[in-house]
Amino acid sequence: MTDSASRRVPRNVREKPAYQRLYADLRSELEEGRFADGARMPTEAELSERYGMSRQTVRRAFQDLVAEGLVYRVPGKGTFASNFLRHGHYVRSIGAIEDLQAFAGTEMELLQRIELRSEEEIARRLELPSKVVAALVLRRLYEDAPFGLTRVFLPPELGQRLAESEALPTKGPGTVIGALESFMPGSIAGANQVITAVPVPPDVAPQIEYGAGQPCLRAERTYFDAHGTPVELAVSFYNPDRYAYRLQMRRRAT
Amino acid sequence: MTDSASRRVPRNVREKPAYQRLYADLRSELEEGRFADGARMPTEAELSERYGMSRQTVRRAFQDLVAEGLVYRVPGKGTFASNFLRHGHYVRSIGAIEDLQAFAGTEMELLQRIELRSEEEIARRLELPSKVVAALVLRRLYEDAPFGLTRVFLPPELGQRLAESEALPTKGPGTVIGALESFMPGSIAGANQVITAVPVPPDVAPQIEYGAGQPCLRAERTYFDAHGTPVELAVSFYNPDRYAYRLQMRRRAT
DNA sequence: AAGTGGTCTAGACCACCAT
DNA sequence: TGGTGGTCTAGACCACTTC
Repeated sequence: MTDSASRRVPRNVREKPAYQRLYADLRSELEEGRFADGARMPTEAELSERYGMSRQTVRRAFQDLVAEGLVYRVPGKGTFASNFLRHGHYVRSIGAIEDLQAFAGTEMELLQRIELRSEEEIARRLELPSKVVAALVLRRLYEDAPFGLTRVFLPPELGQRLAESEALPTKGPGTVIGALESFMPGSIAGANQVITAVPVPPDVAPQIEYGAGQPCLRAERTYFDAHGTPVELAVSFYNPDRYAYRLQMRRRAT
Repeated sequence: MTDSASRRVPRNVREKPAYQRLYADLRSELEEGRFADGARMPTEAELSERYGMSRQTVRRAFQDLVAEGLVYRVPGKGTFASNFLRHGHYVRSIGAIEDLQAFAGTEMELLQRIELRSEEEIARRLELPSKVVAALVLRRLYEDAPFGLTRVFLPPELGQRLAESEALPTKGPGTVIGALESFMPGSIAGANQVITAVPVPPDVAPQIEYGAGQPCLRAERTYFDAHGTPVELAVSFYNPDRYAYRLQMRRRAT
């Protein structure tokens, strides 16, 4: 007789987990400024009751909100909104891979189609057995004005597959890693990035509509799959008048 | 009579939670390369048995490892090491506040003690009611060679407290936010950062031993407390021959 | 069919904060 | 004293992978 009432409702296939639905609801409310100015959010017990889910499920939802820095919790007191949203555009996933895939509102323009080349140093850094790498060059545009040029290097086989897939348009929204992901889902697990300032190379300057020899931002990114194998190496030059590297940081989640 | 055996062992005060102990154990093993080369890690059931804890507690430990990108999990298959550790120095908390507090191996040198100044634009950005801000200037050194200069701005009261606390040495390891945290623990919850390339300002160039007008990296950071109130504004110029901004990214945790 | 990780529950005890 | 979040358990069902 411990049954029938208070039993878990089975979840349809393709339906999101309960904690993700609660997460989404709370996130919407936060974005609407519902709990601004230090007001306390509903307690776990309250939400557990209201949504008809266990306290652990509610906690799971809060975990994600805390990890994103949208909310902070004080034992014995309650849960409060972080109010980060007030300060400029809040990116959902702070400093994460997805930010690079997004580049919201920008377009890419292929300047050099994918081709095989011999590049010893690049091949070494991609941990390839030979010197042959696949290379391509593209520009990024915002409102039709170019702000960055990127040289992309891939292992030859991957370059081959990318070329065949036609996932990369000659011009349009999207990114190389976005294209890679489209036919190899989950292939990219992480990346290293090194950013520095250099005089803009002479051949790059006109492409990003920038004065010769002026300071520009240079970003070098190496993408890895889950096994730690390099998947892509990208070197970008940005016109600093049109682009700055933005990053939001937060304290580590408890 | 549901008791006595299989009952939870109560945890002493000041003792770490069980899931954190398991997390630490697994992390050590990972750092030793125990599960390298795609070997599968122990399953939840296995660890649950071995450590005498429930499966949920084991899951909690794995959650943190996944969030750090040290490990990835495949439903139906198992848990595997990410092998990110192979690629250069792995920072524990990727792109998080703690990275800025660390600046491992570097020192700071105070060039201008804290003083009150009238700075309209800065005060506005710190959301202060008046134009008065507390300002200080410091250099960062690595192996006695200066690589960056930072101008720091604080709300006047906070500057006052910092000056009185003497938490900031004239020279030595440490950072301003580290000093702030020392007498206001948990005060800093997040930060925004904007990085761009500029010609090095004439007065800054000699301080970072860099040629006049050459490209340098400019980082502007705004720190916030949990309520979203700005706590500090820092503008840094880096000698790109001696310093590059490094960042590791990873996919969002599941 | 057996094993894996993903989700979820109902209940418990704790330390801490408010009153 | 009652409410809050933090930890933990024992057990359940699921989808998916492997055999």
